[in-house]
Amino acid sequence: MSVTTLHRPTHRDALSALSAAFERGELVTVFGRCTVDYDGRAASSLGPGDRLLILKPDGTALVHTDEQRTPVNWQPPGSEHRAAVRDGRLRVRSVRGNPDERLDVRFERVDQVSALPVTGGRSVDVYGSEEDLRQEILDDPDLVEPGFEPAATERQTAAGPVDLFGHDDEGRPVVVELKRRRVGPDAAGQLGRYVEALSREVPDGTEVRGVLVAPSVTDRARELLAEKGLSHVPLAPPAESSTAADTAASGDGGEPTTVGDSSSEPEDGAD
Amino acid sequence: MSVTTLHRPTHRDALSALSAAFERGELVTVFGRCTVDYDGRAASSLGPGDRLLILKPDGTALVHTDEQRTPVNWQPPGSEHRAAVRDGRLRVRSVRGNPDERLDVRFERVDQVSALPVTGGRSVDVYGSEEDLRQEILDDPDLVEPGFEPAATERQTAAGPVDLFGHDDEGRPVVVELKRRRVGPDAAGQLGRYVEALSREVPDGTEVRGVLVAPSVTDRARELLAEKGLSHVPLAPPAESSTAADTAASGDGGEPTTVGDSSSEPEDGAD
DNA sequence: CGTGCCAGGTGCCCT
DNA sequence: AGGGCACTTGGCACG
Repeated sequence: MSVTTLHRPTHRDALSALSAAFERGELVTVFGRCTVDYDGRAASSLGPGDRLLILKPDGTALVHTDEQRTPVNWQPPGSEHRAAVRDGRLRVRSVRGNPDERLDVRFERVDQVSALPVTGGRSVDVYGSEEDLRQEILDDPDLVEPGFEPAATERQTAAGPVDLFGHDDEGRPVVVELKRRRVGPDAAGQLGRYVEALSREVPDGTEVRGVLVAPSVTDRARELLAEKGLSHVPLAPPAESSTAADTAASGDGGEPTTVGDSSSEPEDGAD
Repeated sequence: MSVTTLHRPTHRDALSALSAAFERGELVTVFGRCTVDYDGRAASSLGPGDRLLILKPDGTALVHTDEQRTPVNWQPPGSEHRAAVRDGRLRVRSVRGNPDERLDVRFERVDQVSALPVTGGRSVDVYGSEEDLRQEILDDPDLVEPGFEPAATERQTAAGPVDLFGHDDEGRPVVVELKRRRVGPDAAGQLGRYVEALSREVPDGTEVRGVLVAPSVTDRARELLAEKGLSHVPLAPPAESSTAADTAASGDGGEPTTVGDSSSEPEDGAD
C-alpha cells in the first residue's frame, strides 16, 4: 500500500500499471512525450512535448506543463479513463457525456508512471468568505448603518435570492449585497436588479434602498451605483472566522533554503 | 536530462533534490503525508493526509487530493518556493506579494520526490471561442439580421468596450453582445449598460438597439431582455474555426482496455 | 499596475 | 438536469 513507480516502462507495462492503480482507486501520474487533443465544448490540439498527466480515481484528468496554475488541458470529474496501446503509442482517453467531451493524450515515450495512494481530508474550511462577511454583519448590524435591522438572508425575489434583507432606522426595506472583495460594475448591476425586483413586491410608493457591502468599489461601479441611487458601505470580511479555532501558527520562523528563486540575496547557510 | 526520482528519501535528501531540480528549471512533484496551511486573500488549513504537491518553475504550487479538478490548495504563478527542514518535517513554503499570500506544506513523511524536465508547447489554440463567433458574424452579418452592417469591434463606450457595433437596415445604431454559450441575467445586464451608454453619445431621439447573440438564454435573462427592449439572436460559435487547419483525427478506433471504470461490460481482451 | 471581461471557467446549492 | 451565483476564481488585453 505504498507508491508504485515505473521508470521508462514499455507501453504495455505502463498500461498494466494504469489498470492496477485504478483498481486500487489510486491517483496516477504519467510523465513523458505526448500530444494532446481535446474536443467538446470547444476543441484544441497540442503538439509533442514532455508533460505531466494526472489521472484521478474520480474521473478527473489534468495535463500540466511547466507554467500556469490552469492545466493546459483537462477533463472534469466523472469522466471515464481508458488506456490502450495504438500505433506504437500509449493512448490515454478520457471521455464524458453531457456535454460530450473527449480528451486524448498519446505518449510516444513514457518516462515515468506512478500510482499514488491518496488519503486524508480533501476539503478545507476557508475563512474570509462572503459567508463570514454575512456573519460579521449579523453579529453587528450597525456595520451596515446605525439602526439597520436584518430580517432575512437569501430572501427570494423575482430576480433571485438577496444576500441580506432588512430595514433601516425609519422602517424602509433595505437590500444588502455582500462581496468579499473589490467589485466592478457587475455587482452594481446585480444589486440594482434585486432592488428593482423588490420594489415591485412592495406597496406603491415605498422606497426600497440598496446597499453594496464590499471592501471597495471601482470607479465605474461607483458611477453605476450613484446612477441607480444605491450606496456602498466599505467593509471587508474579518481576518479570521469567528467560529474557527485559533490556528495561528507561531514559532515557525527561520531562514529556509531558497530553492525556487535566484533573485534574492544569498542565504547564509541556514536550513 | 531525464526524470529524477527519490523513493522514501530522508527530508534532507528530498530538500537537496528540490534545490537541484529548481536550479535546472524542472517541475517537481512531492508525494507524502502532509498538512497544508494557507493565508492570504482568504485562509485555510488542512489536516494530515497523503497528497500530491506540484511545484512549477514559474512559481506555481498545487496541492492535489484524489478528487476534483481544482487543487485543494494552491499558490499562483510568480510565487517563490522555499524548502527547509523544521521540527523533523520537510516544509515547503510558497510566498508571493500583492496580495501577500503564503502556502505552507509540511511533510512528516515523503514517499516520493520527482524532478520532471517539462518541454514543448504549453499553449493551445482553442476553437469555438467568442472570437470565432465574431468572425462567423463578420463573414456573414446577415446572421444577426438581414441588412445588418458591422462598423466596429471593441467599440469603446462609457460603460466599456462593445463586442460588435453596427447599423441595421434602417441606419439605426446596433450594439451586439457576443456570448459563446447559453447565458443568464448578467449578460442581459451587460448589454443593457452598453446600450444605455451609447444612447447618451448619440443625438437625442436616436434609438439604439441591443442584440444579444448567444446559443440560448435562460428565462430570467429573457425577461430582462424584454424589459429593456433588447433582443436575442440564437447563434452558436462554429464547430470548427474557419482559420484552423483540419485536424480531424481518424483511424483511431478500436476497443481499448478500460482502466478507470468498472461499471461497463467486461472487455473482450482487445488491445 | 488597476479595470474590465472572457473562460472548455469550476464548484455549490437550489428548484 | 438546469439555473443562479460565489470563487484564494484564473488569465488576458488595454488604459
